[in-house]
Amino acid sequence: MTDDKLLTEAELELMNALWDVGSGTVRDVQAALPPGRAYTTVSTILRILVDKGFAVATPEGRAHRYAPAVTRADYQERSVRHLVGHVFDGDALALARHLVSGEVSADQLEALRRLVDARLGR
Amino acid sequence: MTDDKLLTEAELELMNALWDVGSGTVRDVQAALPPGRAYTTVSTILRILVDKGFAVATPEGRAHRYAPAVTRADYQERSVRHLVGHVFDGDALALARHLVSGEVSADQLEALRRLVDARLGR
DNA sequence: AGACGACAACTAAAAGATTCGTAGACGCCG
DNA sequence: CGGCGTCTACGAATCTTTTAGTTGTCGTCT
Repeated sequence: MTDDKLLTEAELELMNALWDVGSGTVRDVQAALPPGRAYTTVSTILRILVDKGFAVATPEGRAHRYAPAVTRADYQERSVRHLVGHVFDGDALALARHLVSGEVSADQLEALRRLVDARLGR
Repeated sequence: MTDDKLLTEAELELMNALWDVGSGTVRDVQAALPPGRAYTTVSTILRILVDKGFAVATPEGRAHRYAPAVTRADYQERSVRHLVGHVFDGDALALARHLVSGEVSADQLEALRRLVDARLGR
């Protein structure tokens, strides 16, 4: 059962903060976020993330310490799979084409070429 | 003003059908969809898509003919931008890495290599 | 002409997302 | 001890999404 559920917009922003922070309290996550979110909002979304299995909470004194339950890389993987499957109709190469024709530097293209070469066993 | 709003899940499925069909009536779009959606549901979502600017409707006899207002390629572009920006923190190369290390055939890697080389003017 | 079928528009209702406020628990400081 | 601040849990208010029923129009078939 490959879980392919994606985060909603607000949840993603919270997870990004959580990934940046590594682990922390509600207050820590809130601080790592663009200002404007109420403390309770952050707290609620964190609880939802735990609920959905994207984060874990461990009691720490009177507060909770939140940490990602899914690595950023795992979630990136999941996102790419979703994108390829639902938007690119399974054609991963088409996605690559979009990437390459987009705003990428020559350096990045070089790096990508090395990556591909390595993958091909030179 | 680069519009970077994405489609919801159900809307995306409808748009995929619409892109497949090219253009058509509600019934046509419904037929191009996995069965189970009520006619009125399809109709409603198409109206929403028109509302959001993703599709256009032109009267045709008593019915309407719906057509995409955004090409699949445009939407793919938009999706990739969103993914790179919000999930990969702007690092397009990291996305490429996920692609290359994923399930891609040697043929596809070869094709990608040629693409990159062409892009590099090599 | 009158019934039938297809269609768009409206309505609605249920589920999910988002944002906070408030209440209750608990330690801490004076 | 008793208030102060901080924390979680609950849930209200609002908005969006998703699904579909109902209504009224209009042509068509007999």
